[in-house]
Amino acid sequence: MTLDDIDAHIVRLLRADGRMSNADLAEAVGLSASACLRRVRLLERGGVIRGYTAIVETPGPAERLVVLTQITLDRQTEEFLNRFEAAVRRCPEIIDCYLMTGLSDYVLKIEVRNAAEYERLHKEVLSRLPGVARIQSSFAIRTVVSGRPGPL
Amino acid sequence: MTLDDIDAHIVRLLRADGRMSNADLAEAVGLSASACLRRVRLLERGGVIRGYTAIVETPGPAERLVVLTQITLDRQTEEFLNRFEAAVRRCPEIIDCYLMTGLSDYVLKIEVRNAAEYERLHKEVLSRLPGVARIQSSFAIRTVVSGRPGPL
DNA sequence: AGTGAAAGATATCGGAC
DNA sequence: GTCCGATATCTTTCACT
Repeated sequence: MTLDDIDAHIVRLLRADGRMSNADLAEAVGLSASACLRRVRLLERGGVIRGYTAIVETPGPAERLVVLTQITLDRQTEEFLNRFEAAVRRCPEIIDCYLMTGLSDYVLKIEVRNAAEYERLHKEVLSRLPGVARIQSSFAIRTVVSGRPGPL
Repeated sequence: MTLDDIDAHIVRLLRADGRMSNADLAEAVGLSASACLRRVRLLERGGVIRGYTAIVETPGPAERLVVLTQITLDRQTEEFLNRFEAAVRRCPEIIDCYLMTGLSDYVLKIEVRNAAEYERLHKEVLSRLPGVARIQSSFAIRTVVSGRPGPL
């Protein structure tokens, strides 16, 4: 999908304020409300805008444990990668997952409520993934910043 | 600020859909629209809900480079930590920053447009931080999942 | 691609219970 | 906390360019 300048402007504004009204948005980008809304819907249906969310300081009533997990694969066929990544996408505790340079290493950022939940995740999900050679977990003592939107 | 069950429910729903209408929200949590809106405003003004944002696949027109950077400190006085973290908060390219178990290691997730921008960030920000002993950067080849909201 | 009008839905207030 | 009413604003569709 290709974005023109107006689309980029819309995306920028909606990243800055996801609850901006379509009317304000239209005025800011110099379109009529209907034309603007059509673009927003296309961006949503085209997968550029995946959704909207509230930015919350304490995501739940309970504490969160952040675990950074490095997973090394010993098999790297496309089928294994696809199955691995499909499983990752199905696991909501996995916040981020990146395929890193170097070897076939994935780095995962995982959020769970407590150590027991991580143990469950480790046993029932991570260790059962196909082609996994090694799993190495590091725990966060403290969150300095998290999930920021990045530069606008 | 203390959240009761209804507040937690509101937060959960607004994290799942930041553009949910107040009428739907009120119905879902079992309150009248006015009572619900009052709670939402209190959550916003009390800093629990910091804002709303669109979840975007390609935040800008350009590609993004994701770098995971591990920073080892050689001094760990509170003053150094505070100065380090204040600098981190001032840098919008830093998406996540965690203090990890083990040594005085911070892990940063950084998003930049290209390698040149990372080099600039490395030179002008990271390497100038106080008390830094070592900086180790790993680059992401591919993003499997990123910035998901976590389990609801 | 864009505009503009019209209908229905929503937000947001004030006040009463 | 609830409900109700009033008003302004917004969303959404439709017809048209």
